[in-house]
Amino acid sequence: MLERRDSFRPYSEPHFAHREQTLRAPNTAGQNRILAALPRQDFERLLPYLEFVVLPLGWRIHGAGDPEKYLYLITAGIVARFYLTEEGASTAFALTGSEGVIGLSLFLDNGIAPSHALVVSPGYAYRLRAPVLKNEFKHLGSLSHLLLRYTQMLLNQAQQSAVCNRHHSLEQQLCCWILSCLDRLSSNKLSMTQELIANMLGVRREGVTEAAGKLQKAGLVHYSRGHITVLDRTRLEAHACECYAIVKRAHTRLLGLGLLPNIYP
Amino acid sequence: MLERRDSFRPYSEPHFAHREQTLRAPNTAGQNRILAALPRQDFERLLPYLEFVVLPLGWRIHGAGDPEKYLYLITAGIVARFYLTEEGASTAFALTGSEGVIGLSLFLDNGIAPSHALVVSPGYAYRLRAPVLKNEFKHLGSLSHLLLRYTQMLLNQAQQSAVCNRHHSLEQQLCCWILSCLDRLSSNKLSMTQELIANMLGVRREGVTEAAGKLQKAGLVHYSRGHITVLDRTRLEAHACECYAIVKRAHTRLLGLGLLPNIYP
DNA sequence: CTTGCTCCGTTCGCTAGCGAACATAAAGCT
DNA sequence: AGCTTTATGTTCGCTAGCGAACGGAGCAAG
Repeated sequence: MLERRDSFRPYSEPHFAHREQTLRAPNTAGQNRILAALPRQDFERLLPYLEFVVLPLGWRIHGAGDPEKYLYLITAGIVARFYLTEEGASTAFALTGSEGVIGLSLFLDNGIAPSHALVVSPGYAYRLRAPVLKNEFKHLGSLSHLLLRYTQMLLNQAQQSAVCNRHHSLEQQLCCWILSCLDRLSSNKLSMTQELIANMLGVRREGVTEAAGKLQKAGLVHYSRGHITVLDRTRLEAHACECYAIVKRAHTRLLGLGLLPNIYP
Repeated sequence: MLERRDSFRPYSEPHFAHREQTLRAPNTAGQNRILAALPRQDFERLLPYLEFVVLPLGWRIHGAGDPEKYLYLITAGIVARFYLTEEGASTAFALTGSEGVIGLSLFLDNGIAPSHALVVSPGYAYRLRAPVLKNEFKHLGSLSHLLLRYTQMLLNQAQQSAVCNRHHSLEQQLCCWILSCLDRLSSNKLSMTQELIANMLGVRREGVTEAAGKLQKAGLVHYSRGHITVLDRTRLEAHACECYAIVKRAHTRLLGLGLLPNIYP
C-alpha cells in the first residue's frame, strides 16, 4: 500500500539550480553518457538548450498519466520507474542513472508518461524542453512515427507484465491471457493447450488446469483438449486483473479515433 | 523447463506463400493496423516491398540474440514475446497481433532480438526487409539514434523485470537491486531504507529485512539505518540472479567501445 | 536527557503456488 | 478395433512470501 507510506518524502516541486550554476557547470552535462556519446558538434548545438536541474531524493519526476514537458538527461543519482496496482502495491521495472534519460514518451508517443518516475538516490540532470526534443524527430515519416508509438505500447505491456507477475493471482492472469488472445482473434474460441499457456504465464501446467477448472465451473468458459470457448465475456473481464483493461485502453488509444493527434504537430 | 517440452512444435523454417499469393492479396496488408493507419501515399510507396508470410503455430520468429532481418507486420494470429531464465523457466511479457509488429530492434538498436518471439496462434504477416525499414529512419540525428537505443535498453530492463518477478527469490532480487544501484553511484555505499527497497521490489518490508539480515550474516553487506555498505561485491554478484548480469551486459554494450556500430551505417 | 520519530528486527499463523507422481480420457494412427 | 500419443484432472507434502502485530534501537531536536 504505497499511498499510506511516506518513505518517499514526495516533493511537490523540484529544486532548481540558480542560473549561475547553469552557466558555471556546462561541462558536467557530459557526465550523462548519452550526451557524452554525441559527436562534438551535436553536443555543442544542444548545449544552449540544456537546463541544469537538481534531483532531490523522493522527487516524483512524473506520475503515470502526467504530461511530460522535459527530457531529463541524468548526470548523477538514480531514478526508478515503477507502476502501481489498483490496490496500491508498487513494482519498479527499471532503473535509470547517468546512462539514460527520463521522458521517452516525448518522442515515442504523445508525451503522456506511462509510469511513475521517482528519484531514489539524489543527483542531477540536464533537461531539454519538449519542443526542442521533438524537433530532433521532425523528419520522420508516418510509418516511423507509428512504429515508435507501437514501441511505447510494447513498453506498456512489459511494465504491466512485471507488475502483474508480482501482485496478481494465477487465476486473474489466466483471465487476462484469454481475453488478450480473444481480442486478437475475432472469435470467441481459441486453440491453445494448458501446457502452452502455463509456459507463457511462467507457471505450472497443473496451476492452469486448476484455474481453468474454476472458470469452467463458474460457467465463464468451456475447455476441451486445447480449445477454449468463452461463454461469458463480461464476467471473465470481471475476474481478470486490471492489467487487461489498462493495456487494452492504451491499445485503443494507439489505434483509435484520436490517431496521431500529438506526434504530427 | 521449457526445453524439454515440445508443446511449441517449433518449426525450423517458416512457410512462405507462393509469389502468386503475394500478388493476389496485396489489399489484405491493410489488415495490419499500422499499415492501415498510414496515409495512402505512404502505404502505396511501401506496398512493393511487402512480402506475404504465413505464421504457422509454433514458429519461433526469432530467439533472444538472433539477428533480425525483417520487420513483420502482423495481419492475423498472435505472437508472444517471452524470455527464459537460466533454468529454462519462461515468461511472456507481451502479445502482438494485427495491431503490431515484430522486429523493433531493427530501428531501435542493432537488429539483435532482445527476446524470443513465438507464434501462439497461427496467422499471417507482411514483412519488410531490414534495409528498407532502416531507410525510413535514415534522417535521424545522433541524439535520436542514442535515444532509440536507450529505449531498447529500457525494454530489456522491463522484460527482465517481468521474468525476475515471476521466477526469482526475494533474496536474489535484493542482491540485484543493490548491485544495480551501486553501478550508478560510484561508491560502495547506498542510502536507502528497507522500506523504500521493499516498495520498489513490490514486497513486504519484513521480507527485505530478513533477506538483508542473511546477506549481513554472510558478510556481504553491512546495513545500518538506511545505509548499506557492500563488503564483498563478488560474492554479492554470485548471490544475485542472472538478471543483473544480463542487463549490465546490455548496458555496457550500449555505452561501450563498440558504440553505434550498426545504426550508423 | 528525554521525547518523539524513523527504521529495523522478530514472531506466528496462513495461503498460493511449487514439485512430483499418478490417473484418466480424448484424438489419431494403422 | 486396438494402440500410442497427447491433454487434462487429481493428489500430497512443501516452501516462500504474506499479513498483522509488537519490540527495540538509533537519531534528532529541544
